[in-house]
Amino acid sequence: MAVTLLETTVSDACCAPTSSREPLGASQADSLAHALKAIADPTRLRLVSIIAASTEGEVCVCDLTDPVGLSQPTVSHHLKVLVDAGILSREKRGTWAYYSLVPGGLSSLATQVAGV
Amino acid sequence: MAVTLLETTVSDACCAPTSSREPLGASQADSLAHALKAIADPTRLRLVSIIAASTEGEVCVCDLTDPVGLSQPTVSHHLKVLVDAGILSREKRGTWAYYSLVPGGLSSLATQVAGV
DNA sequence: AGCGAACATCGACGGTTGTCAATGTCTATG
DNA sequence: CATAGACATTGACAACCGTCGATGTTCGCT
Repeated sequence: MAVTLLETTVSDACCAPTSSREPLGASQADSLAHALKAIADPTRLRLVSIIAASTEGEVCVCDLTDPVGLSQPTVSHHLKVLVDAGILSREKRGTWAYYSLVPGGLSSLATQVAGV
Repeated sequence: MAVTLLETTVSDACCAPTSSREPLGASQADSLAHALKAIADPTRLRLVSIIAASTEGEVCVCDLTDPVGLSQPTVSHHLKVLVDAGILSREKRGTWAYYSLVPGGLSSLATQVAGV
């Protein structure tokens, strides 16, 4: 799948503080909505937040199930959604899978939201 | 309902460029997710975009149905979701209803997203 | 080789969501 | 007052989503 989150597309690096110029097309709206749906969920927001707040910058699944109070398959499912959206990255090391933030992921999303 | 979008809550005005310090609680995640769900939809993103790109800053429903290609009740439903989320505001003038952007709405959301 | 631990995948179930047609409400106008 | 127009609300339906238990897969250890 891979959601192609970081299009930033239309190029021009101009800085419009609040609104923009022309309405975004159907395909742009689709991809942005798809990325936003990834974080428009309380559990996934908490997962991202926990990982972002960790000192190591990466957290394994076994340390995520307890804080959110959900089953391991459910947490695994949410993490997959976040990885597909380009917000998290997964690195398997031994038996464990470590999840970390993709550097520009969240801020890119935030920028697109602010730019309508 | 009213989603209470602009909490900005935890107060401290410190500026962490990318990540944050402590994971957000369940209630904060709930309200943020609720606000994000409002714009995590292609149609609603396009509606907001059209309104933001309008020169007058406000658009009536009759001028929104055609661009998105949906029925009037459906557009009305989406607009209500956006108003409840604190992103749009509604002003009825005569027979028409004019929708416009709430000034800090989108940027507040973007800020919260960037701050995990 | 065999076993256990960590994680992913599958199948299923209930709740939510986007959409429409039909109807209701209000306003301006003849 | 009656009529038409602009918008909101309702009810219904299909599609999607979050969750779980069960199972599969891979790795490390004895």
